[in-house]
Amino acid sequence: MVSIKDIAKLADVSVSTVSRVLNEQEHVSIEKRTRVLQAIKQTGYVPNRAARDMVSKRTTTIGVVMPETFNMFQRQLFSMVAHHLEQFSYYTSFYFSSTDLQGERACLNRLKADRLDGIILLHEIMIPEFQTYLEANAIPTVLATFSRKDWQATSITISEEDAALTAVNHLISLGHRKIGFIGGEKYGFASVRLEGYKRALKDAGIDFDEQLVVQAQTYTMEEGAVATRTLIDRATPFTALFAITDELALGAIRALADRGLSVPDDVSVVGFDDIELASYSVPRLTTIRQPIPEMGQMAVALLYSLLTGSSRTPLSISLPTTFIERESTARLV
Amino acid sequence: MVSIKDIAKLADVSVSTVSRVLNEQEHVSIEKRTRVLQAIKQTGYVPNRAARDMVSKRTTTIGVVMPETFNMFQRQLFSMVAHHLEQFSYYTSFYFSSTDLQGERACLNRLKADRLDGIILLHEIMIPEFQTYLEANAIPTVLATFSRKDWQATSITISEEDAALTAVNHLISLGHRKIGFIGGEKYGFASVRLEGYKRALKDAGIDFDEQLVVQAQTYTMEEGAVATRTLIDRATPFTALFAITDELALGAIRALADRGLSVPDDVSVVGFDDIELASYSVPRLTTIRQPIPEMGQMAVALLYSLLTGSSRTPLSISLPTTFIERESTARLV
DNA sequence: GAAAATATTGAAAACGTTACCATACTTACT
DNA sequence: AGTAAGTATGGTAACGTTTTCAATATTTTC
Repeated sequence: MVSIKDIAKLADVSVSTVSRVLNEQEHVSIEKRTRVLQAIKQTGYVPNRAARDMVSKRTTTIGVVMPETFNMFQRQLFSMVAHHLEQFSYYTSFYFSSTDLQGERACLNRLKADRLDGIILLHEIMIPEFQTYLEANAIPTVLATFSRKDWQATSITISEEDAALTAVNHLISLGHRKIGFIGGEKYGFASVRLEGYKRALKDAGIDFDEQLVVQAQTYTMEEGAVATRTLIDRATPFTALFAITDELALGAIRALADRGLSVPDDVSVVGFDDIELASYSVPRLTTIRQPIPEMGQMAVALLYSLLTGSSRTPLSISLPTTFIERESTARLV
Repeated sequence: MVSIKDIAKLADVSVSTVSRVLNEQEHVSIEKRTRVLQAIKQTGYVPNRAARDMVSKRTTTIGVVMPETFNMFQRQLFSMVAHHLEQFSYYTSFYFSSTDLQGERACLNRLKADRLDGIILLHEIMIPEFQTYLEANAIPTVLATFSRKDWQATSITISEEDAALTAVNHLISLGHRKIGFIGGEKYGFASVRLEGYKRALKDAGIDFDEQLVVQAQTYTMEEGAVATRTLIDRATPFTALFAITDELALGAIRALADRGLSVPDDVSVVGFDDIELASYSVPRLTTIRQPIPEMGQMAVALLYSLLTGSSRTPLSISLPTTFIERESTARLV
């Protein structure tokens, strides 16, 4: 494997000069620069990143932490993030943290070993060591899609509760009063969206019914189908469903169809996220659009301002969502 | 940031001893080992990966190369690969190579800089430098989902042509004779699946009609819908469609529905891959299942045998596919 | 035309680890 | 008792870069 010394020898210059050419610094004569460039081209030399990182004390790499079982929304968001990081010529490293504590700890250790310049967290983390480490080492961090009261970090969120409220209000405005809720974990955005659901019901004078709420384990279509079957089997009648992710909603539509219930004729369904699939499903899904491109762009822009030190105080930015009416909801007849 | 020297000082031993504890080597007294472990725990020390990689001449990291716009099949495959690499305690680094040559070159350079121990390619690459680099440096490589005549590398594939043949034969057996084909690029698996389509027609004595073939740019639902509209607008009648990926098929179903055509009553559709969504769509998709878990497992197992030197000769392994009949195909009435 | 400033260059230190070698001490076997 | 073989330990070189410093060469300025 060819090293900087080989290039220096080949171009008959010192390693310092090669290094200067490599890092596009000044103070290199045109003659020597061309010789070095020629040697590099000839050998196909690329500097060893490990060596470079070690001595320069920076990795030009940003860690993006995602759940191992990321859904379409997270997948699209990370695409945007990766794309924008490249614009700022940063490398992107992905870290998948599984849902158990042990997996999260493993993720943190890999992350520590890599001495990253910055971190973007795309999902809530559970172990406190994570936050401790980032704060203790003053590593620029952006929390995307969530925030924490006990963490004074730059974050980018949406107004989850209001968005959920809008979704449920739409169903209510169509005449629905028995509205099922397909949710998830008791913390994080799932719980906040449930609050929005409750508030919409309360505002409309509809009693909250525990029997109409079902919690999914993960945000997959399969779980959405399972949850919907559970709901149907409870025999508490409902004419509409609000699912907290599009995948859950799509799974719900599948399960309803299996029981001979048509969407939106028999049951109206509204999702959340507006993943690509939402506009291609049959029927097309009524949903809340999260501004994925803007979220990705903002997350990177904010991180960049932290990295360059142009901004020191952590900012909390909330982006607007949009209600998208498609074909999965209809007026109650 | 705490280093191995700090730990050595704190535990009152030499750095050599700390290194031995870190790498779980022998020749360390229980007494000193506990002192070192205690110091590590106390400081939260994690060895610097860059330093470790540089001197040890190995990174314990495998690069997984994926297209930037990976589809669900590739997403599921990479999940399996990442999971199995972890089992063998290798790190996984993802490299996204865009479809243009420049993007691929950038991908290669990052990969070179990282001095990976091995590579798994999840999609065909275009620039020859890639292969040159891997071969010149004898980097253990596994080609997953494709192979190359001019590349004597370990590969794991399916019999693309036979699988496509099976899919089209199914349509023919249902009485269809005017079968549309939604394909893609002129190289790689897209072209091979087209061959399977042609062979099936030929075997059944059906003339190949160029008007029934349409090429998508990417394998997304959107492209599937676009392609289908093109096909309909050509006014060459068809009663069935074979799409070379499930996403294309799902997009096709959407476009057909938009034109008032019902699946499978008016048109039968069969896809390829059997992504999760295929069993949740309305209607459920008839498709060819690729053995994703086995492919991921085999890819990693083969790479491991290359890494440990237990196998030197490149193996080409072909895995069987399964035809899955669901609801998107019906007998021609 | 001399002094000052600036550009070009290379030598050597440093980064944080592991690998290798040397030494001191045990233990085991003739 | 004396040698061989092993265990525990530390010192130091090495890895491939960038950074810093010092030395020269060239240009600018008055």
